[in-house]
Amino acid sequence: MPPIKIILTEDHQILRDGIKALIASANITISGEASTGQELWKLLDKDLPDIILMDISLPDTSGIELTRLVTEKYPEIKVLILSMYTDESFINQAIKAGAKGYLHKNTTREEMLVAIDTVLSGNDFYSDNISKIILKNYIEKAKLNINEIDNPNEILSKREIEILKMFAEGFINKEIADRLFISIRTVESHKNHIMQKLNLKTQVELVKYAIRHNLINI
Amino acid sequence: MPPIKIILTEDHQILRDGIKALIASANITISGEASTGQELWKLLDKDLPDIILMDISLPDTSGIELTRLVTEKYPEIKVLILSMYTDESFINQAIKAGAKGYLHKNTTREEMLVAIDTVLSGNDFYSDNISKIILKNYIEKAKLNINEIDNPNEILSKREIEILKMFAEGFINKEIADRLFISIRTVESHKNHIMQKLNLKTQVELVKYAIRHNLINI
DNA sequence: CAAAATCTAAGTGTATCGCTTAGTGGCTTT
DNA sequence: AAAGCCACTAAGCGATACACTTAGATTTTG
Repeated sequence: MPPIKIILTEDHQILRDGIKALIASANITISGEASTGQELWKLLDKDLPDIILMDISLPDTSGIELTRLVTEKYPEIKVLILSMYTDESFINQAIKAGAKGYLHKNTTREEMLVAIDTVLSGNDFYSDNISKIILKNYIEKAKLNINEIDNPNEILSKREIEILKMFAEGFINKEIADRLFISIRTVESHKNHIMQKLNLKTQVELVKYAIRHNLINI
Repeated sequence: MPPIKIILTEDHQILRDGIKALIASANITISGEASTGQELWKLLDKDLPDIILMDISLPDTSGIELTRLVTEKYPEIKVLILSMYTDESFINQAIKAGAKGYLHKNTTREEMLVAIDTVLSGNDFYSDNISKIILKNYIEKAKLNINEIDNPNEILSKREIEILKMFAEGFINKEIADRLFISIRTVESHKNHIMQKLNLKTQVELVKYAIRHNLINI
């Protein structure tokens, strides 16, 4: 089996050297090093690696943007983000950009090797602390709604929920009226009652209420 | 230190006996057993436990609903869900209902003891496999938007995004106009352009678009 | 049975929608 | 330098929706 080819994209020499010393072995070759996005593209023109270890903060392009562009052009390359940031938005953006994994910079040699194996085999890898951040956010987001004692089914009537659902799904009043065989005026009345009961002021809040309470799928 | 008082709410005798045999010790007392919601309320009338181990599927009320009611009436009691279900929606509902932790029924004695300690000390506990499910869902949800080539920042201008954000946050046209020192007509124009570009037909779709693309927090 | 809630509908003034036209300023293409 | 494109600005206009009010009919609840 040929060694795994990895490109380091990281603007700090000392970090590149450290990583190289840590993971280079008979099985793993650091086939290139880039300190900017531009340098990375030059390396990719010559030879494609199996994995790119990508820092987020680079001098020219951001690592997130680079990840997006690289995975678009070379879907076979696995990008592993190696970042000092643990903000959820970065993690989220990285996933969206096509990263196959996310490691914090306080990761260990062992974890990095596991991450490399994991993404090479086609799976995603998110280190423990990153997973914890995602988990924590999930729980907090879910809890946000705990204090909303307002269970729609208790406050709103069946008809009102029916109309709220249709409205939030995107039907306009006329369409709702036609489908339910009632007057537009009645649909308006129901919506007014709903807004009064929920103390909402705009239709935008109405849509968001429906989404928060899982009345519709977004 | 007095022993930890735990009530088992679980409709299968054999499971209750198994759990009891597993965790009862000098430190942990099973202070009561309920096979239905009704029985649980009777137990709570007599004596309050530190922890309730709660099954989701019960004959009368669902464990989720029971959790909601119990944590509302007795916030000091920690409810630990012990379920055979690993659907994300159950987990999510459990968190919303006020559960302090969620264990799968294939959990180990050790994990259950850790969970009990964790929730007693005021923290949340979600077992490894439950965490993995949440994580997997998070990543999949984040990835859903990858293939949506429509990155708002590429399609919409800065001004358009600014207005879309404000609209989706709940500002009405007049408020947006006032805040940006432009005419209400201009705000309308921008919104029209946005809807044309995104091929959206209603303002409801506009709000949902903004939410899907993380332009606003719901 | 009486009271309350729900479903239905309409009136009214204001706001927004959805479409069209249009002027100005900045940038790129030829 | 001229032409073309796009972003931002603004307005006209008919149709629709909003937000509030009143109100009758029916069903549910106490």
